[in-house]
Amino acid sequence: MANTKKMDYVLLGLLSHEPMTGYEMKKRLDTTLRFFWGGSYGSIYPTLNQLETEGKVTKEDTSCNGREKISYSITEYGKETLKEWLRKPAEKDELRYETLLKLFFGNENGFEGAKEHIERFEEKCMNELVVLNMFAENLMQHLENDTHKYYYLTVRFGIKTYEAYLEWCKEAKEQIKKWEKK
Amino acid sequence: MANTKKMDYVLLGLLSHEPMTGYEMKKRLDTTLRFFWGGSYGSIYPTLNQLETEGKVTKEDTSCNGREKISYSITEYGKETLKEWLRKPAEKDELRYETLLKLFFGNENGFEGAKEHIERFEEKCMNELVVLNMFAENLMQHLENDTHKYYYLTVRFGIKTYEAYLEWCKEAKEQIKKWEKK
DNA sequence: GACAAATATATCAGAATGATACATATTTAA
DNA sequence: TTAAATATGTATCATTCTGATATATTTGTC
Repeated sequence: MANTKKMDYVLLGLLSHEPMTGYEMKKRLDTTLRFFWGGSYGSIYPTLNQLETEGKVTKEDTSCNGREKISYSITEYGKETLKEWLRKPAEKDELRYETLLKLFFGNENGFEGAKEHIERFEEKCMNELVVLNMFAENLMQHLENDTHKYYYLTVRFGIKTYEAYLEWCKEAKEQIKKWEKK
Repeated sequence: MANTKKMDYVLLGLLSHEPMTGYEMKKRLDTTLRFFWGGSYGSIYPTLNQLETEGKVTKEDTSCNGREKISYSITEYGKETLKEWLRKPAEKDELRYETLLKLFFGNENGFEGAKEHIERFEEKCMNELVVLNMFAENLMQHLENDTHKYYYLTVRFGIKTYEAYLEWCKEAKEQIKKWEKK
């Protein structure tokens, strides 16, 4: 059945936390969820309409002064759909790292090129780690909120993996240096 | 320009190692590259035809007894295209973990559900680690081969990250246990 | 008051997925 | 020996998603 549709569950999940607009959902995907999931307007808005047709969300027009604004809320049926999906095992966990791809074919690019890719990656990881550590500190003050508990677990995942990435960067650079000397 | 096309570079990269069939390329994606990149027949075969039209690969019909078989080789022009891409910085490194998604929305599923997802993830990671460690051991014996050097670096990346994942699983399960007691 | 940035909805071409169809070759096991 | 199962191999398709862009209003800044 092709790239099995996931966006509907993502949006239902976001709406299970609180009602919001499509724009706000995109923002969440770009900030909170961005370390493990993504999404674009091209799938958000059509999916939102589909979910309304199916009775899983309700629209509420909050426009003022001609400024369009539609707030979405999850229905009981939507919550059931979400819960059902949450109970099922995850189907696919996937990494898609262009850096690794370029490194794997590195023979055509040489050691110098490989090191550049690694260093660029290293810098990106350090920046992400700063953000994630800030997230973690903030969340730790509000762990009484159940929703935040789960958020915190995913942030910890991010921190652990980016730390491992940085270790690997160091190791890989050293390894290449050794190979260069020979 | 939409989801900028990557498959052509992936196939050129594989062919830069040695000539092979489309079927063989799919196998590489499912084994060697699977820890950081994927691909399906639906993009492999059309891309291969496109690459031939552009003069970046050449086809050679190796059929025997009516059994279809097309071996592809990279051309000089194809190698240049690949090298040019390899020199450019990686555009996107992306994680897409359904497990993390289900965990993030875990409030609708409860602690028990969260633990189940983590445990399933943990088992998958342990299995992957076994495979990766075998890869690493084999590769270490053949590091005089330049291509293997780069392969080895990506395997080390996989090992480091899966080890970090396992640490996180342990930590997350303990954290949930604490929350359950309260 | 001008200008940039943020808020907000919407669409589209292009790309990739996952499945399946089809056919032959090789291995396994009864 | 031969039947079944698995591996090799090419190819296509509906569905899904991405990245970009269009459009318009509001808010903040200098």
